[in-house]
Formats: sequence, structure tokens, C-alpha cells
Amino acid sequence: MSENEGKKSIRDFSDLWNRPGFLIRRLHQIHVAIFLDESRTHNVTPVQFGVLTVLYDGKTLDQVTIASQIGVDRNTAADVVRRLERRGLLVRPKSTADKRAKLAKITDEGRKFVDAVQPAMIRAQKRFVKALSDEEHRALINILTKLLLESNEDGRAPLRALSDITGGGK
Amino acid sequence: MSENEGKKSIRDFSDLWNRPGFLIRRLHQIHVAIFLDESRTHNVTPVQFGVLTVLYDGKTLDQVTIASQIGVDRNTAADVVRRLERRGLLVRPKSTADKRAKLAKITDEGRKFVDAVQPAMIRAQKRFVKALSDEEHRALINILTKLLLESNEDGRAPLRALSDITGGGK
DNA sequence: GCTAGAAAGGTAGTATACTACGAAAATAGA
DNA sequence: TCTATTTTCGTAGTATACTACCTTTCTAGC
Repeated sequence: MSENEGKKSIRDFSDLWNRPGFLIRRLHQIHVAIFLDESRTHNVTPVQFGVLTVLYDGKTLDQVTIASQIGVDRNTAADVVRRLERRGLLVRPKSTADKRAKLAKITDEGRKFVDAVQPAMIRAQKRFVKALSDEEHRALINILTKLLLESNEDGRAPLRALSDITGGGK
Repeated sequence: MSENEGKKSIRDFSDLWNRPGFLIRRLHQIHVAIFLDESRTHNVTPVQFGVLTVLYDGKTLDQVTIASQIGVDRNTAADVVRRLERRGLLVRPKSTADKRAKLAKITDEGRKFVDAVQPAMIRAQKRFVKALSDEEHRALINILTKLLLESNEDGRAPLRALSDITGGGK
């Protein structure tokens, strides 16, 4: 095979496999599949687990805050919270301070559930990147983080409290 | 002597931002948002555009083949094809050779549509990775491709004809 | 030729993710 | 205080993505 066949620019997107958007979509599908496979017996999705993780320490949060912390749409967050409530993993008390707000608080059962699923989440992450060396892994995280910070406001669910990442002075 | 104190392994996933799955999900959301924004006037999604791209050269394909080429589920591909048919961008003749198969073929209108949307797709890809240097861009594509090839069979929609990527055969 | 299994399509149901709209409540400004 | 705006939640609708199950058709083995 020739060395630099065609010598196309890296910014040539005519090939599907040179489109970052395509690769990202496929990898997202695959990660979800791996997560569901590893946590098969628990019947939980990555986003549901994310919500429970955010609530794990006992904080009582409203839906908008939850949405901004895990990076999903407000409506999606409300859906997810409803499903988790149905399973008894969290409760949804009304706020007394703000009559509009509907809060979410993890239950004991929910906390036990997170403890039980945590190892599967770890297995899924490891399996997902098992082909990479530590160096490649680090490069991947760095580049994805860079893209995310750069485009955070482009999505419909911009994350807040990014100071943890940027190290910026709050 | 805390040489390694606080120096977490790259494989420590306790922080959300160290979880490749989380980063990938967010970036997927953002890419879709950017694509929809750039192609706003055309009312088309990345997956729909992918199907039309595969059919652009006039091939008549069945739904399973389309699904495997763009990496979506068989049922999802059928949904997408139905929507594109509704808009007159493709037709769905029945196969004479195989009475089960329902084929898809792009129309003249569909081909014109792809021509019109192509620049928006290019703009979306460029905007998505605009924060990266050529070197970072290349590293990203390489790593994502590596992950994809490694995990292709883990998803529900494994891609076929990967020889173009692996350099094998042909 | 016949039958079992595979393969293609379809329906139905669920979850994530978004848009658009509306109601109720909180807040900021005149 | 009164009003306009913002915020929060809700509903409804669409698209991607998957599972589960079903029918029809094709194919392989006998």
C-alpha cells in the first residue's frame, strides 16, 4: 500500500470515516451497547446511572440543575427522573421555597442500587477503551475535553460548573 | 512522600469527565446540534443525510444493506427510509428477485437535495473540530477509528465492508 | 419435494434527545 | 405596587436507537 495515497487533507470529509460526527455517533452507540451489556442484570441506562450518581451524596436537586450537571435536556431529565421514581430509586418532593420546582432525592434503595451497579460502569468504561494505550487514552480524553469546552454552548444542554475542568477561578 | 498523591491513573473513572462514555455522549449531542444548525433551512438530520449519501450514486439497496453501511439498526434504517420516501427524496420499489426485500433508490429530487445540503455538512464538520490543530485532528480520527474497529461487533449495528478502513483486501 | 432454520420486513413498546407551546410562580424594574 | 420578564414544569410531537415478537419468503439439508 502506498504511503500517502491521495494525500488528502485531514479536513477532507468526503469519506464517511473522516467525518468526526460519524465516528462519534457510532462510538456513542457502541458505548451504550457495552454499558447495557455490562449492567445487563440491573436494567439501567448510562443516563439513568448518571442521574443517580449526581444525587448519590444525598443532595436534593431540581430538574434543571440535574439536567445541567449531566448534560441532558431539561425534558429528558424530567423523563429520566420520572422513570427512576417509578422504580423507587428516588423521590420527588415539591419545593416549599419555590412552588414551581419539583425536587429529586435519592432513596436508600437508590443508593444501594448505585453501589451495586458501579462495578459494571467501571467494566464498561474499561472495555470501551481497552484497545488504547495509556498515552492514547490520555490523548483521547484531552482532545474530547477540548472539543467539549469549545462547543459547550452549541448544544441544547450546556453543562454548568465547568470550573472543575478548566481550573478557572470559579 | 506523596509522589503519586492525587495523581490518579488515567483509568480512574470516578470523575464524570474522565469517563470516555460521558464525553462521547456529550459530543454526539453537540455534533447533532451543530449539524442541525448549519443545515437549518433544509430540515434534515445527520442520519438522514447519511442514507442519502449512500444512495447518491444511484445504487438500489435493501434496508439491511443501508443499515450496515451507515451503522444504524435495521429498524432505525427502515424508519429513516420511510421519512425520506414521504418527502420524495427516494422511492421504495419491491425487489423482484426477493419478494421479502423492499429496496430504496434515490430520486432526482433526492440527488439535488444532497447537492444542496453538502456544503452545510462540511461546515458542520469543520465547526465541530475547529478547536483542534491538524495534528490533534489526525490523532482524534486515528483513535476513534481504532476504538471503532476494536468494538465494531459490540454494537447492535456493526458496520460491514471495513476493508476500506483496515486497508485489507482490494 | 419437504421441512427447519435463516433472513427480510413489519408492528409495538421503551429510552434518549430535541422542539414548540402553555401554565404557574418567581423576580426585576418602572 | 404593578407589570414584564424569566424561570420551572408540564404536554405533545418528532427523530434516532434499541428490544421483542410476528409473518413472509428464501435457502439448505434431507
